[in-house]
Amino acid sequence: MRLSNLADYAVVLMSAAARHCGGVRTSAATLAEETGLPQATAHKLVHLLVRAGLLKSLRGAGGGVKLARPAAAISVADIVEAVEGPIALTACVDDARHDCALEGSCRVQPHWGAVNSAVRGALAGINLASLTKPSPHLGRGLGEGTERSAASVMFASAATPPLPAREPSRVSRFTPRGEREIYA
Amino acid sequence: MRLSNLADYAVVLMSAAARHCGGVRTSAATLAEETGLPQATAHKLVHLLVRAGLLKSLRGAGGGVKLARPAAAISVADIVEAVEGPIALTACVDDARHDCALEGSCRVQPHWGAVNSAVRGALAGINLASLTKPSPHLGRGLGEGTERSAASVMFASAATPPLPAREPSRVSRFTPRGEREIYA
DNA sequence: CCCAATCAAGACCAATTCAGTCATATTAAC
DNA sequence: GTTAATATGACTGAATTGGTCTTGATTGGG
Repeated sequence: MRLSNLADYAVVLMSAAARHCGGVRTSAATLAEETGLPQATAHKLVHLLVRAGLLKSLRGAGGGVKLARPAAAISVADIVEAVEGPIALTACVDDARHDCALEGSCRVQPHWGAVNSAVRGALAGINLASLTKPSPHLGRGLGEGTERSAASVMFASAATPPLPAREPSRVSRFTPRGEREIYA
Repeated sequence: MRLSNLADYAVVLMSAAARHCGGVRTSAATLAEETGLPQATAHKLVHLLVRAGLLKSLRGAGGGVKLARPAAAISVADIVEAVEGPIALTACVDDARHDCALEGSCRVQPHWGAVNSAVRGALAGINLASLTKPSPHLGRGLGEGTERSAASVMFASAATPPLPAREPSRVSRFTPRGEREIYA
């Protein structure tokens, strides 16, 4: 239930691109600098985002990238899907791959579609424009830029007993090889 | 943005357990049989679910497991967290690990909390009881068992251009070693 | 009182996926 | 025509995941 690091970075990157007000052209290198991401990673992300139609790129000297659409028309779901592929919580929801061994006998399968839509909808209800704003109410609200306001509708922290020793331990780390500065 | 296979299976398993109306005791082996999961995997899942307080187990001959709470009081979010740990889309949302390299300079970070809550809320709004029902409206509705009805509120399939060659290719397969029957 | 059946718990191994780097092709300016 | 800057694609190493196997604990029956 965690986003891949690249998807996370992609959102940060797009947010930086959106901050270059409107369709002003920037370079991948500039975005890398602004976000603190390694150049190579930024390039890779830009490539994925271009291919998904979220960014427009121009090659050659003096080239660069810019938002393909207004920031308000780009949702977090769009960005995540550009990097990770279609949002599909389970194999049976994914249009491409219906290869779950339980397929057919599984009695939960008909429900997964709705669950998936709920999650996707939560992500689709948040657009880039609202992410660009300085700091909403310190990690709360965020409802006032989105037309759907998914985040503010639902909270529901159902009773969850603390797990004694479960920690996935996924770390985001750059420069795994040497101690080269992230960006000198 | 995909659930781990184990989390998926856990939901199926819990759903099967819930179908043993109320607090009737079943064995892990029976649940494995009913769901089509390998016995070892079912045991592993039961262990995780017991530790999370979602199932109650009794050891020894004639022992078994049963739901710790009524099915209506167990949400999909509970099950997912039992298997995968706390739902945290990004490292900066996770209470345990604030080890993102961008921490501090990242301008999106204050927003992730809300995004995360939206996703978690979507999952918390769906309980086991509603998953046990035969087949709601064929993968749609599902709103009439949940008090919050998260799924029916949001759909929003925003414009997403088709990706030419991206496919995560995650397959769920049992018995990777031989062609032993799942359960003879 | 002993034995056997049942189940839980933990360790271990293999495969997939992810993240990052390197090398190449393309384009525009000089 | 040359150079420089950029996008694009392939490749490699590492970490997590998923699954199986082995061991240990507990209870009921003989």
